[in-house]
Amino acid sequence: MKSPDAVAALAALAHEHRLAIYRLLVQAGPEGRAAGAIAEKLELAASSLSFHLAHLTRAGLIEQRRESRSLIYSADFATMNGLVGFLTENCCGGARCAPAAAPKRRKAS
Amino acid sequence: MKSPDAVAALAALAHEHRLAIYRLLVQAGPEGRAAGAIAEKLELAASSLSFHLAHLTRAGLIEQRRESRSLIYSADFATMNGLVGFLTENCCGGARCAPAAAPKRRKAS
DNA sequence: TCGATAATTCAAGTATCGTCGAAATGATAT
DNA sequence: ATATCATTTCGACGATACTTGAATTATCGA
Repeated sequence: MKSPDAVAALAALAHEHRLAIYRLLVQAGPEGRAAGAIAEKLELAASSLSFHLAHLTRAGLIEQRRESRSLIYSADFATMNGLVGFLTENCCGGARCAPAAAPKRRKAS
Repeated sequence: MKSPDAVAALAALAHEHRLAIYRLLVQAGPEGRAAGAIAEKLELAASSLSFHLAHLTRAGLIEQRRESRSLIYSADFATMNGLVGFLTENCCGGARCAPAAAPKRRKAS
């Protein structure tokens, strides 16, 4: 991940509603949730929700798929992994100093 | 970590210059860097840098200590760990689905 | 104490973000 | 085809963020 992508992802998450949306989708897992279901659960106006979903999508944090009339959104875990990796890259100049801050596990889903 | 704290941390990181500052401090480790050294390295106006350092400090992402005339800034790794934990909390409803997204290692520095 | 160095605070301008309702689009069922 | 449901796009307003130079505070050396 490059710096502009990281900024985009962080900015996308740096908002009360978008963070709630993202966490909801993280907890929903690959199955995801329809836009309407998210709006109801978080009590957001449809147009506002749409704005935020577009923002998260642009940042690559969530994905969209259609299922009949509904648009289903789900979290893209690879992007979050990339973001965390970028943030902790070359932590402490490479010295073994804070292992918990730089998880190296690659065993993705 | 609570949602408002996470939003504050994410917003603090969601800016080109602050992200660069934070990464620089992550790589510098506990030793940290003086404000002036950061300004020089990243070619930022002193007042702008100060604004950004205050922002990162308010969010709990970096710490400040004085060393003679200089103010030394260093990354606070615990906050980053808390943030990542918050973002991946109850991932996939608890099902074992994407282990890399939810590092559980607690062995902090 | 005085001057120099290190950094922060202040003030003002420009730009971007988030909200909402109304209108438009896309998909389905009859 | 047409009515309906799900969601997005548009337009406009108010609020917040970022930048910069100038002024201020804090520390040190002579």
